[in-house]
Amino acid sequence: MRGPSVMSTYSISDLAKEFDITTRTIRFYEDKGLLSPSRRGQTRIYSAGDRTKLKLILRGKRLGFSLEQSGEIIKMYDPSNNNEEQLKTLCESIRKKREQLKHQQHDIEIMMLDLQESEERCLAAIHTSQLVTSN
Amino acid sequence: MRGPSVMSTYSISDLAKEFDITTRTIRFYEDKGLLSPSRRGQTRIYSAGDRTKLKLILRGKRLGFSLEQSGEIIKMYDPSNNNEEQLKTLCESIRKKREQLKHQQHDIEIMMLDLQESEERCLAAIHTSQLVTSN
DNA sequence: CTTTACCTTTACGTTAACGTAAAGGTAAAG
DNA sequence: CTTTACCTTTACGTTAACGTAAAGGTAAAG
Repeated sequence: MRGPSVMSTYSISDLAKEFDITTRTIRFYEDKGLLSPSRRGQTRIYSAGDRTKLKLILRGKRLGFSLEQSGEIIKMYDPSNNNEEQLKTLCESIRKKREQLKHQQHDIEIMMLDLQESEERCLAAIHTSQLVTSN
Repeated sequence: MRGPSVMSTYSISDLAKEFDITTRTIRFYEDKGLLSPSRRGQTRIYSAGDRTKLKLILRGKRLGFSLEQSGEIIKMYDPSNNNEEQLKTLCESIRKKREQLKHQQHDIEIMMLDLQESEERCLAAIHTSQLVTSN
């Protein structure tokens, strides 16, 4: 049972523990159509692919994506769309998502720079307050 | 009335139009303590500083921050905390937020690379389907 | 055969972030 | 003096993303 990332199938609580979420959350994602694990009887069995999808969802969450958006991201990873029309639409949505990510990257960079300045000002203020205190 | 970004005060609808949000949203942020515009009678008057805070909130939203988190970000920008203890706490929270942003940056980079690959596969699939179609 | 540790479904509850009336005030234009 | 275009507060409604019981099934351990 050690090294869950080496196993090829997972129970719901395996994944819950690995990613520090509740089983309720995982079932909720299934309800929303983001996961569809196989079953042994009633019990859900998750494949490596399911685990990857879950990782994508959680990464999306960290980036502020809704579950619906993460669902779209997941679709972008599999080439199951055969129809050429669908392929073009998919390609377009990938392009758009990349644009959005670029924008986010830009937002983060600005915020990082701003916070760097704030940190410096804050450190300077601490320094000053220590000077004052030592008087 | 032209060039709202040059004005030094703004009405609530000025800001709503500029940032493409509703006045309700702006009042909601005030309710949550993120903005505190001055008033002429009942009517709210927003300063350049208020506008900047609003921009910070909206940028936070694009990065998936909650309003509470954006509130913390705002506090990181002003050095109004005099107490040395508070300054140190502030400095720490700035450092942590920068760490989080770094993580987000990393997530975005991976997702960008993955999507780049997906786009290429998708384009290749389109190419293939066109070859098939042309037979 | 009972405890323990999992698993299941169903269903109501909760929080964040607003949306959407309703009901009324003000100030300039025609 | 009535439109028009703003502004206000109050208050109930809505959606996403789960949390939290409740009620029950299963399988291995002691």
